[in-house]
Amino acid sequence: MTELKSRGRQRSSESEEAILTATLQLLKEKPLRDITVEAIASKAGVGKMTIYKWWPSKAYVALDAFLKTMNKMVVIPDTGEAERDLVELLGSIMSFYSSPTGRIFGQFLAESQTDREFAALFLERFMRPRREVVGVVLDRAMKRGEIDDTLDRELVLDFMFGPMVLRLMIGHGPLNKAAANAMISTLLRGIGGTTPKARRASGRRLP
Amino acid sequence: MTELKSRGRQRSSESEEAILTATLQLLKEKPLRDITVEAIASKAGVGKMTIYKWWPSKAYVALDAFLKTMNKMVVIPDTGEAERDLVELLGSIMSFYSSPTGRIFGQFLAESQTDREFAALFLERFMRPRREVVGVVLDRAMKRGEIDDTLDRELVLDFMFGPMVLRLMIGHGPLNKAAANAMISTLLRGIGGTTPKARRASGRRLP
Amino acid sequence: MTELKSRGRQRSSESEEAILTATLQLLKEKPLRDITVEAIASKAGVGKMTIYKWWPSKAYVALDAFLKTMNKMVVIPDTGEAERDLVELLGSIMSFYSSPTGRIFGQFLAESQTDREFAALFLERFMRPRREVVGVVLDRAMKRGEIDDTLDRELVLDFMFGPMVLRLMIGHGPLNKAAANAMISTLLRGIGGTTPKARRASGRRLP
Amino acid sequence: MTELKSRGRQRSSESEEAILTATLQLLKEKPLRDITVEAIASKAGVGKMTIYKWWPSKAYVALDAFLKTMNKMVVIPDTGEAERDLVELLGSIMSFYSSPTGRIFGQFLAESQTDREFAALFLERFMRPRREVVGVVLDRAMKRGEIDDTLDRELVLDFMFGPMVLRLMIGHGPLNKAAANAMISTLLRGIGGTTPKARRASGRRLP
DNA sequence: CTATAACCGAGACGGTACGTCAGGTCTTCGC
DNA sequence: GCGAAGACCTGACGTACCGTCTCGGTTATAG
Repeated sequence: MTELKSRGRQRSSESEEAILTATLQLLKEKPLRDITVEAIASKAGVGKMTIYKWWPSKAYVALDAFLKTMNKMVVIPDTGEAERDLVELLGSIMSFYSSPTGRIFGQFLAESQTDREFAALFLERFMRPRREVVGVVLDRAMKRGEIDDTLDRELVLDFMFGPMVLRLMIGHGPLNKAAANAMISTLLRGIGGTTPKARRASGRRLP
Repeated sequence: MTELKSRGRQRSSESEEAILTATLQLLKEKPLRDITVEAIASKAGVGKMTIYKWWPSKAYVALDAFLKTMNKMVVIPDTGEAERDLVELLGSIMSFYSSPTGRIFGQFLAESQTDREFAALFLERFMRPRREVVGVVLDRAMKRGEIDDTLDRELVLDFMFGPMVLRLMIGHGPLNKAAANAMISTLLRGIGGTTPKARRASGRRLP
Repeated sequence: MTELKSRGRQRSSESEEAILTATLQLLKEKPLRDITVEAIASKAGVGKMTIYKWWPSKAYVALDAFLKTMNKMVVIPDTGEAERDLVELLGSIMSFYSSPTGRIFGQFLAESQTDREFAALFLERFMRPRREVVGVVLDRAMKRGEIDDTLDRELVLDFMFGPMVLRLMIGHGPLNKAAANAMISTLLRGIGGTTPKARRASGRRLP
Repeated sequence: MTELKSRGRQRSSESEEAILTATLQLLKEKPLRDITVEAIASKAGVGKMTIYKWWPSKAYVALDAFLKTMNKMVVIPDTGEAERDLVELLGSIMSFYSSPTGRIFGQFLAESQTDREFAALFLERFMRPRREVVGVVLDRAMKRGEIDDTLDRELVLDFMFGPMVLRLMIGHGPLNKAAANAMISTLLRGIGGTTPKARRASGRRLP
């Protein structure tokens, strides 16, 4: 079947490009909430209608703009040792989210609180891929027996991302190398103590 | 020391009451972002200026309104067993955050992304007390040796709250009794596997 | 030269029409000061911005609305006799200014006291044309020798309008047919008496 | 009948003084419309209630403040010649109305357009006395036969004040010595020309 | 010489309108 | 026939004053 191009002028990829670029630039200057569609249109040299035609709201534009810059840099560590891999991975994720660009993540989460449709899109297009990267490392470690393979994969991922995201959004704790180390170490070994009760608690893996 | 009351008419506690009540009611109907100061003022039978005079923005009003309902119901479980206590506590926290009222929490976190001053206030007035409740349970368990008392208390708290908050905000996973169970269980025992490597990893507490 | 129409949507003449009509109607109900831009916008089914975009303040809108109704009814009397013409003209002017619509004149004069820009516009667009009508009658009479053609035309016009406007604004004297008669009669003959001194005063036209 | 002083604290003349002084000062800075009761109260170091207690609106305060400065300087010229007296009188009135303080007159006239009660008060307390001063000069001249004593006194006064007030409010003509001269001269001799028709018109006083 | 008024300053209050801003839609014209 | 330009309606913003209503406190007359 041939691609039947509709008559008339085609969607201008230049415009799309300009819109995303302008949005990205604005996102570096101020939070998403303070950005207006008019500002994007003006900076991109584009009519507001053109934006509304292709995106439901500025949040979707921002997400597209954000994804455009993300889809390159992903290096999945594979040292053969789970703890080292996870620490490295969590550390690099932290450092990105702490960066000016990465902070936009919080804005997307914020937007997700009031726009469920956007939330779903954000989950599929941003979160899932990001989680999958960690998932790959987990899978390898599980296969090697370094991580309990009876655990719910999603739950483990939530333990990887949850504390970090919490610190990112509330800003009550550090997001550095040491934090990554402590998190992974604690997560691997659990918080249970050494008393009989604790031993019972941790007994699952003891003969 | 003498309480020097300022001259002039005193702040009307009736108005304050009406404002907080109206805000709370509106928060049950729609998200904070869709609530306007004018709507609050109108519903409370109050002038807009009265609101702007005492609160910097509607988010602060909402926080006060929210806190007013929170400062009652807190029951700290104390069964003598860490796992049971934590599961119960996490479960009740989850069920609150999943409730119509509790969902406001997400809105506050959203607001915190663009208003750092509000973020600080939210942390102090809402998060810290909430975390402290969990902290009490942790302390007891640490004293009993059920939880490793060498761990950073804040980190453990982030592991308690992080995964739950993540699910709350993204909505990708359940927040029910089973989830609470799984989370606490995993957190206590860690995710490390049974291989030598894993044993090394978890070896800290093994002779 | 080609009329270069700017791009984009054109100014809506329907909105303009609606705004002026609504304003006119409101002016019949209450004084300009009690009219709000919001009321005009609401009654015209128009956004406030549309009003602010094209007029600096409600006074300018009111002036436009007022002028729209004025630019029809002007009949310049020409009986061939100055006194008759002037009495008729002054009488009709009086009766208009005394009418509900005409009372708006006072409001414009009031507005002129605090907005010099408006004052200038009001002078050019309203006062000058109105004075010119009287000027035409004066010119004819001067040509016929019925009125001293050495007099400053502007001064004579001020004598025609001044007393009437004063009574209109202060409301201390009548504005009826008899008043018009008395005013014109007095103006034509002067107030000087019959004594030698007066004769000297009025002697200019006596041999 | 005895003056029954009511019980309780008496009206503070200091406050009244302060209010009027502050108002007068503000009136020199900006038009009445731009002055707020709050500004007066603040500048006078007085509560708003004290102002509202004694005056219905700021216009009344302003009128009182204005009258306080007026009730001194009145010199009624009496050279024995009507034209000279009138020119001098009109000239001095003009120069006052053109002064910064005198311009307030226009604001009072403006206020009168929308507050009929104020209009009445302004007429009685300000206009009437001012007109009476001119009336005195007219009476003398009428007695001397220099001015036609069959004329309506009020009408003549309107011819004295009308043109000047018109120029004051619209600003389309000068208000100086020359203008005063021209006005009085024209008023005394009338505007009628020299043709038979004009003579008929002016014939009243010619045998 | 105490009690009772009426006044006063301060300032919070319920309102109304302000003039601005951005959202999202609609219309015109140029490419 | 798409898309820039831009005018439109809507609704909320945060501010300014309005005129009223407490407050705590200060005179002044009356008993």
